[in-house]
Amino acid sequence: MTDTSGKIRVLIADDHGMILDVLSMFLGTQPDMHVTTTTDLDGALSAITSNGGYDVVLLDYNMPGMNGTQGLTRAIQLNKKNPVAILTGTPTKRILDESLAKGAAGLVPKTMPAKSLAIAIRFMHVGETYVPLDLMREEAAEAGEGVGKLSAREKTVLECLGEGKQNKEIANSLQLSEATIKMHVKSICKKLGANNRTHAVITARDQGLL
Amino acid sequence: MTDTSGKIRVLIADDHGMILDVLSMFLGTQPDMHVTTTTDLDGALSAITSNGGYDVVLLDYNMPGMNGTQGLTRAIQLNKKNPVAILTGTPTKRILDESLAKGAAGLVPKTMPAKSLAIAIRFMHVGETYVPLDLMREEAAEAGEGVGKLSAREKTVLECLGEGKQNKEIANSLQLSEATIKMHVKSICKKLGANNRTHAVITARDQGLL
DNA sequence: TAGGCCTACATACTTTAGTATGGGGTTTTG
DNA sequence: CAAAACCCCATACTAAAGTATGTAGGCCTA
Repeated sequence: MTDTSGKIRVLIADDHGMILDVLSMFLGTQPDMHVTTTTDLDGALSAITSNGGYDVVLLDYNMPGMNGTQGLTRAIQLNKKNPVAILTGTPTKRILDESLAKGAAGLVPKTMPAKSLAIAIRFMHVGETYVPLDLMREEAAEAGEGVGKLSAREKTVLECLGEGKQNKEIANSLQLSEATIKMHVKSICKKLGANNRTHAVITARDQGLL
Repeated sequence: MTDTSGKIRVLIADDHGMILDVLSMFLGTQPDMHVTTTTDLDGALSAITSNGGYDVVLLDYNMPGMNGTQGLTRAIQLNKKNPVAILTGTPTKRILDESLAKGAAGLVPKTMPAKSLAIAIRFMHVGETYVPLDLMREEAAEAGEGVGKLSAREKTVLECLGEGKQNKEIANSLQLSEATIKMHVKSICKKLGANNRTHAVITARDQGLL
C-alpha cells in the first residue's frame, strides 16, 4: 500500500477515462500528492465517506449523478471543511457563480495545463479559492451582476423560444403585443449573454434552464 | 536527444493544455512510442514537414486552424501514407463520416482510457482504421430512423446553427456565400420539419443530432 | 446518357428579428 | 419615499432571416 502520510489526499471524479487516467498519473508524480479516482458521483461520495474526507476533491461538472451543481452540495457536506472544486471542460461564468454559491473551493477548466492544476490543488488545499482569470474578466465585463435570474415573464417567453415559436405566435398565445415580446426576448438575450434567440435557446439548454 | 529508433513516432496536436501534457506523459511511458506535441494546426504541419512525417498523427477537431476537417486534408497530404486521426471530446457520427471521407485513419474520443488510446495508436500504425464502437452503433441506429437524411454540408451548417451563429458568420467560417448558407438552412429545416433555424436546432437536439 | 442529388452562387423580394426611443403602470425594497 | 425592477405598449428604423427562381458544375446510378 502506498504511503500517504503527509501527502495531500486528492480525489478526482470524472467519467472521461482518458483525462482521469492521465491526470492521476501526472499528479501521482508530484511528491506531495496522493490521488484517488472515481468515475461517477456515487463513487466519489462513498470514497469520501469511507476515507473520512479528502484534502481536495475535484468533481466533473458533467458526470453521472452530478446534475449540475446538485452533487456538489452533497460532496461538500460529506467532505467536512475540506475544499471541493468543480472540474469542467466548458467553464462558464454561470457554472462559476453556481459553484461558488454552493460553496465550491474553485472551478478548474480541463484546458488548464497539468502543472497549473497541481498548483491550483495546493492553492485550494491551504484554503484559498481558485478561479481561472479569464472567467473573472468575463464577470467584470458583464457590468452589474444579477445576470443569473430571469423574471417570471421572461421564463415563459423563453419556453416559447424553446419551441421555435416566432414573436407573433408568442404574442398571440400570451395575449400580449409583439413589441412586448421583442422586449422580453431582448432582455433574455442580455441576461443569458446570447446574441440572438437561437443562441439564447442553446445557452439556456446548456444551463438546464430549458 | 531521445532515442527514437524503432519507436512509433507519434505527433499529437491539441490546444487543451491539460490533455496534451498528460497524454504525452502517459504515452511517453510506453516503451514503443515517442511523442511530440503541438498546440495548433500550423505547428503540427511544420512539425510533420521538418520531421519527414510521423508514424501516427492525432489532430484535435476543434483547434486553431483546423476548421472542421479542412486541416485534416492538409495534414494527410504532408504526412504521406502514414495515418492521421482526429481527436475530439465530442465524437459524433457526423465528425466520423467527414473524417473518414477525407481519409482519416480513425476517430479518437478524448473519453477513451489512456491505455486504450495506446492500443488504438498501434492499431492505426499498422494500417488499420480505428473507430469507437458506440459511434458505429449510432450509425446503425440512425440509419433505421428517418433523420439520417442530412447531407454532409447540411450537417456542418447545422452544427453552426447549434452555436447560434448567423448566416453571414457561417458563410465566412465555411468560405461560402450567404446565399448558399440560406439554401442549406432551408433544406435543413425542410428535412427536420422545422419552421425556422431556432426550431431546427431544437429538434436536432431532441433527436441527438447535436 | 439522362435524371437525380448535392453543391454553389446570384438576384430580388417579403417577412421576422432586433434595436432604439418613447410612454405608461405596477410591485418590491432599501 | 424613492429608486429599482418588473410589466405593458407604441413607433420607427436597420439588420437579418426566409422565399422564390434561375444558373451551373460534379457525381452517381439506373
